[in-house]
Amino acid sequence: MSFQLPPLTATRVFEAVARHLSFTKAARELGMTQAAVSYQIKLLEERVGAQLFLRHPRHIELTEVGQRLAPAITDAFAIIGEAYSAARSGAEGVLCVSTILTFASNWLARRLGAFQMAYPSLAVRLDTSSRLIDFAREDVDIAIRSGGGKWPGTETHKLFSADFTPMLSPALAASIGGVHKPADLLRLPIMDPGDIWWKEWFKLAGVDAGELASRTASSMGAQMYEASAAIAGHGVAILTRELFQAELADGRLIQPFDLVGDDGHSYWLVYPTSRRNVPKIKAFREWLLAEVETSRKENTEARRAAEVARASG
Amino acid sequence: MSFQLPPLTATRVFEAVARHLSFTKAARELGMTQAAVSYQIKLLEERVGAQLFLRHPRHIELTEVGQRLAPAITDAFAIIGEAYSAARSGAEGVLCVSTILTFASNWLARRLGAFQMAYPSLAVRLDTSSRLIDFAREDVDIAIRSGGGKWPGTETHKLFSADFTPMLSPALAASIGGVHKPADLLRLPIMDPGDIWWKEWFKLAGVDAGELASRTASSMGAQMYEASAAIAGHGVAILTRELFQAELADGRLIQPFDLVGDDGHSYWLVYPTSRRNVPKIKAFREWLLAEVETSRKENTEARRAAEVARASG
DNA sequence: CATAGCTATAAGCTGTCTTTATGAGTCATG
DNA sequence: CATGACTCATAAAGACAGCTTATAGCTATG
Repeated sequence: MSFQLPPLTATRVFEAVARHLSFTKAARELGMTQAAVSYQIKLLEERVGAQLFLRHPRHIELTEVGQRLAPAITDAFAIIGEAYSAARSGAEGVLCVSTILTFASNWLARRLGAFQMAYPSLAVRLDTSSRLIDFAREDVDIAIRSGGGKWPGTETHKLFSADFTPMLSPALAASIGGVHKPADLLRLPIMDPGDIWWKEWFKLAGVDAGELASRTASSMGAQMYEASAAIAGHGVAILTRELFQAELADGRLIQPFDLVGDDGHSYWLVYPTSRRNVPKIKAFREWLLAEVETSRKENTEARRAAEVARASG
Repeated sequence: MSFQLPPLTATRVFEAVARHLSFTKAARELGMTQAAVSYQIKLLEERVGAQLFLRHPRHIELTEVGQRLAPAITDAFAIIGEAYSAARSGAEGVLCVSTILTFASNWLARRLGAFQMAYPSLAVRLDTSSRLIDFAREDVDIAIRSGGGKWPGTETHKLFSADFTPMLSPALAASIGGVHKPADLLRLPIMDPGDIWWKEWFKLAGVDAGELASRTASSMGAQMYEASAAIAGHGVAILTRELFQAELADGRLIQPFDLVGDDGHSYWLVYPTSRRNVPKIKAFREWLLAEVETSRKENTEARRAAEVARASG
């Protein structure tokens, strides 16, 4: 099809002129000068090989050829215009968030309702893949990742530190008469003992935990599984506080020590720099950052209260 | 409508890429490099605010937004393409010729049948206006004009000289015992005596025709009316030979003298330079020029024969 | 008549788009 | 595995389309 269409710029100009039947008005609509319009029409007429307008002193008129052409061209541009706005608004209605499983289940799920209340026209599609997602390859608008916070071509906002501290069920702690010092933990089953976080934390605690094998990375993304086991009393897990705020608050888990490790990694909100101004992305970003801020304050509050309680109790 | 459509160049590129699902192939189709395609797509994606293609290692894929967009865009371009070719071929089917009345009736009409036999798909619309036509203002493809042969922006081909010589009916000549020398004409009614052609011709003949008033221009275009009167025997007309070949041949008119005036004006085929390659114009031009050539040869032949007949008779 | 309103044209500049050249990633293959 | 073939991305530089400015010409209108 369409072997060498006439220049589209000129076609666009023709469409406007045909509607207005005036070079001057068309120029105004298109935001260019009358001379430019004249130039384009002349160009198109030479290309088509036929006069498109008859020039009369104070007005112009479509030639037969022009009359045949104009309605179709106008239609075509209308279709293009509609297609773009439909595509845009269609896409505007669905926000696809790729997130780490634990973050989704232990942090986002609880709060997402509020976002949907605030933006009823926006449907959120959660994609909980553990892979690092690549915006160039997947149909994703925004993502939550953990890591160092530097990815090329992306805008990032820190949500909270991926810190880590041991947690366990009150019952398990009671089974050995309470956990009083870090070394006590070694008397209990350690969930995922190969996680580098354990090694780091024990080092921080000044405890020799040489027997623990250690991998180079942490299994952050899968904290949820270890957490479930810990809640069931099967062992001690090393978890990120922010993600288990609820469990700590209602006592399903306890955090025996204030000592918290931090290897500099964090949870980040990430999206392509080029899309920073897309409304739905902006909306989600602003909501999420505000939500993080609120949560941070609440937790600070809660910890202070807990501390006071411990001190006085 | 269409407040700032995304750039059409990019849209065009998008259309091709969406069809091929390949930047490289689209580039080939569009006659540009793969880099240019990549650039345009990136541009469009930023403009739309959404990824349009997912980049996989050896192939690409439309995103949701892209899928919504592609069919409409393809349709739109198909419409544009069809519109252009329809307009062109529609216009190709009708050739509008603007011609001087005398030329149409006394020269073209007789020969036009042959053209229509040769190009059965081309309808010819004759527009016999006496005005000088302006291609910018009238829906005319090609014209026959008389004059000096220089009009700006047009291509011209000389058809034949607008020469002039007296002609009259045999009966009228016989009424004064035959016309033997130029001065004899003055004893007969002169059709349109103010025509400058008369003055010129008598001057050429060495006859003092001082009593004839003279305008500055000739009434070339209206020769037919004078000719009709001359055929009816009402007087002597000064006419262009080429246009009355038939009348001279069948004896309705006679040309008493070989003496022919020529003020340098001619009949011309004229069309806008910019349209010189339009097929229907090319076809008509070539046919007409060939026809003129044939006619010229025939006339030369006929005159020679007449001369021989006179000499020997 | 003179003015206002329209299009045409010429010349020059600007910015878009294109090319060239290169890189980087992935799949097939011996 | 290592290599080659094929993909898209990117950077830099160049070309040229298309825009603007400025001016002229035309004609209906008051």
